[in-house]
Amino acid sequence: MARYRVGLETRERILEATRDLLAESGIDGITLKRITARADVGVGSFYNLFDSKEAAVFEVVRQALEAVDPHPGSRASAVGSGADGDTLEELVEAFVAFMTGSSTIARIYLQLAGLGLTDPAIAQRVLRSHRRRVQRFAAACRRDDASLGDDEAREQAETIMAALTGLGLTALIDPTFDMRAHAARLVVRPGAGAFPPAER
Amino acid sequence: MARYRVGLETRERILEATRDLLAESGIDGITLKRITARADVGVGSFYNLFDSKEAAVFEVVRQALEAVDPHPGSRASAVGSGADGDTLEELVEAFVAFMTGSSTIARIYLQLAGLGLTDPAIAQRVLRSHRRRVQRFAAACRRDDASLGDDEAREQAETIMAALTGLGLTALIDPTFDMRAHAARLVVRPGAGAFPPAER
DNA sequence: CTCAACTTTGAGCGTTCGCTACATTTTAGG
DNA sequence: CCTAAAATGTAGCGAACGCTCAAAGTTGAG
Repeated sequence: MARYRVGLETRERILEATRDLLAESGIDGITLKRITARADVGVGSFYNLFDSKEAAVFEVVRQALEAVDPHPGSRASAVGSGADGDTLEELVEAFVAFMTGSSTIARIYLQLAGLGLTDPAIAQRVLRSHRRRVQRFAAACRRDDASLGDDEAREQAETIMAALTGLGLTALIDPTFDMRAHAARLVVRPGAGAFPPAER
Repeated sequence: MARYRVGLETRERILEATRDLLAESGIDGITLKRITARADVGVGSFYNLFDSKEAAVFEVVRQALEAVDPHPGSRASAVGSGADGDTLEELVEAFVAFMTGSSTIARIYLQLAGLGLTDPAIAQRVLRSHRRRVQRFAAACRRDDASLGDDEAREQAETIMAALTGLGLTALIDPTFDMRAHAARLVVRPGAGAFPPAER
């Protein structure tokens, strides 16, 4: 679609504007007018580069999902350095860093999860990304504790991932929430006592 | 506003329609036309009973938040039987039941949390409700383990609440996710080993 | 430089949104 | 009954939405 240099630059400006607006105002607060205004681009230019508003949003979302959980072989990775030998601790730290660091993409990712509650198509996309991450966590679990079975490791990883997502959501809503500390409390050494429950 | 019997009934029908649509299509998928169509009511009737579309949505949301975390003294309660002597285990079970049982209100609640990512006003409302629940959980933590300090108990409660929210979100997006089992893994006896980490 | 391909622009189309005005019908206390 | 208040349905308003299009400007290989 875009073949000249200026066209590609404009395309990037539009994607950046879309990404910022998505993080700021959410997916329903985004309009063509706001996108083109922020990108300083005419409506016609937009439609010269994207088939529809949806297409631009979709591309941003795709990049956001990619950032959370890059496909094997991909270059940069926000969550997990890419190597497949990470420990559980490192994976958790990477996830925490992603959530508390690049809050723009993290916000988009969590909004997507929320939209999955009502849109099955989005739910499927989010789930796919989620499960890839669970697999990586499960592998780390097994590596940390060789006595773990495949199923046990996956279940543990699922619990951790879901819980971490909740921690991230809380952290982005409540600025005073120390996600790193809470994440640490989530994954503890055996015998140290995870949660209180007392003797009953 | 509504004073006759029929008027009150119509009001209830509208609220029910709004609640269902909110759970099904999300807050941006909701339109006046859809509400009035599903409630089988004319637009005029709607505006005779509500000041605006927002007002109806707000009322539904208010009821949803009330259901998750009723004010002290309130009647029915979806999360926690109302008594203030619940154990942590009971509170967790109540939360799980709320999330996996009445998924309509649970969906609305989680959507709200997602909207809090972009709307500070919504974030404040959600946070208020969230913190009330944390207090209740913290009290239960102290009850379970008397050696816990106030701050420790609150921090533990915060971790549990945030994690449980994530579990609920995952459960509503992924029907195969067994929230009850994962919640049980989240809150374990000390020494049993919460999560793998192995000896490192 | 030439010129075809690419890019940009903004008026404006059709649609849908939330909402209003108003005429009509239904309700229920006297 | 009667009648004022309440409830209802409809036509349509202004605004905002996503998007199209024809005309004008810009780019860069030959």
